[in-house]
Amino acid sequence: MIDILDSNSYNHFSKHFVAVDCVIFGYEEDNLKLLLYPRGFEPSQGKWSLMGGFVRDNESMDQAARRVLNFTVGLDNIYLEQVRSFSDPERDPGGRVISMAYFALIRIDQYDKELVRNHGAHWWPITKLPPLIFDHANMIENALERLQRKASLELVGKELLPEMFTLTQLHNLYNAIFQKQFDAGNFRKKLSSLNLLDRLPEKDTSNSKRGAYYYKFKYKTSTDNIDRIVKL
Amino acid sequence: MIDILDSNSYNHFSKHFVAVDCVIFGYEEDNLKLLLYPRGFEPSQGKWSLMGGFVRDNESMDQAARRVLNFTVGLDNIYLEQVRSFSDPERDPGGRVISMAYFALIRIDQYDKELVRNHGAHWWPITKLPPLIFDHANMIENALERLQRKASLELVGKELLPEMFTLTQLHNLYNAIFQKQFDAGNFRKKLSSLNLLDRLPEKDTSNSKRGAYYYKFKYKTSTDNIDRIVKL
DNA sequence: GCAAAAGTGTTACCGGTACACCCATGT
DNA sequence: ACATGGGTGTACCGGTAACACTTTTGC
Repeated sequence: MIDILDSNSYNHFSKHFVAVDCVIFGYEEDNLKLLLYPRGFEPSQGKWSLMGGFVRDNESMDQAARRVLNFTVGLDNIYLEQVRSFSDPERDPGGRVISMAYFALIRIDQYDKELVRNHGAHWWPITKLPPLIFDHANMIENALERLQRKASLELVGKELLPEMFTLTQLHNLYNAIFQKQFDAGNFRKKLSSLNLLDRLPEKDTSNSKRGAYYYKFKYKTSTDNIDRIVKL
Repeated sequence: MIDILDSNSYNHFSKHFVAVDCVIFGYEEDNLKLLLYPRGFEPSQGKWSLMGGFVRDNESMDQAARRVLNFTVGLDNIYLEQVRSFSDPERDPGGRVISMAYFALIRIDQYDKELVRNHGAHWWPITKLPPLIFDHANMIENALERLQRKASLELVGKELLPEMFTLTQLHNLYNAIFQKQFDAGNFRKKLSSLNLLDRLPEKDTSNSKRGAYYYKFKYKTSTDNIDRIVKL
């Protein structure tokens, strides 16, 4: 680092508040949803916000994001990925805060509902988001792009769907993520060619008379297969 | 942010040193190269380092990276992209520094050679890098992946090659980026189908008797075409 | 029997791959 | 004439897209 060529102490450089903000994706009723929190004070009181928190001395940003998620939805072992940083000096009217956006995928049936309710949080369909504070809408936009990229390169669903699910559900999830309609027949064929799912004997009869077989993800075998799922 | 629900001042949270580190890619003599700087003092004296710097109060991280690049190679308007953050509390033995890795693409014939020389910097082929300080090798690994991803989705070269170049040069650039051999004939065909290049009347005769036509990138027209160039 | 969702089949086409081949020219 | 890098042509194969079709079952 150039700035340290003349010195072996960093003390004459500025320090900054560093935060993480989590874009929490869930999937429910054929909708991709985000978990948002109401801001309780001015400025921007009443606007909604991503869940976030400041990075502490003894933790990495990833650890901070995990801590926030655990505090927020009561879950460990959540799928989490960095999106990008947001660091405009004016982005937060309350002070100069550098923030790293993360996206998380959680099974909407699995989080701690009481904990979430206590925080006043609410699941919003990604197609109908309320006004958001600061640059949070921008963070969400970036996070969705990242989710789409991820979903195009590997099969997502394990992190968002229940343990057992139908191909129709998975199909609808992809429709929701990409906000377009994939051909149902071709999507099924693609899935079966990937050979990543196991069909169970049971059927889900809640949506049709005939019933749809339940599937679950195969126990992760061998190395990561980088399969193209759908085109971007 | 959860931590601020009880307060409208951030003052009781920790502040941190925040830095940027730049993975500077160049292309020369059929090699993808990185610009590295020698560390002049202990610990890790003699090891090589990415060029970096601390983020100041009045600038975003992107701006900090641009400032560092301008200071380093004397160029503005460099292609720059965030890679990801590195924030392990122990990553820098000199103090707790949160760093954002960036990658930059520059035309190796264009930078300020004297400025670079004055800093003691050196271009290293990406296949033969020296030992690096801290987590910089990791940053480079991540940056290369990002460059590969970028190069697979759009045609890179404008940022790395001279104004005029031959298809063979571009082919070699892709070979260098992906560290594999693409079929020459197919690569040319792909390029011509993309219709992104203009062939010039002049030829480069330095490498063959027959001579190879020079090409240049078409003046950027219409919207970004998201073309798949090569498979990952 | 009919509607509605689940699931299969058919076909055309496009793009990638491998590889053989031709071209231009300095020595 | 021939070696060398530049450049073109061809044949095959697999994935994708569009869409028609069959299956199952509750009503």
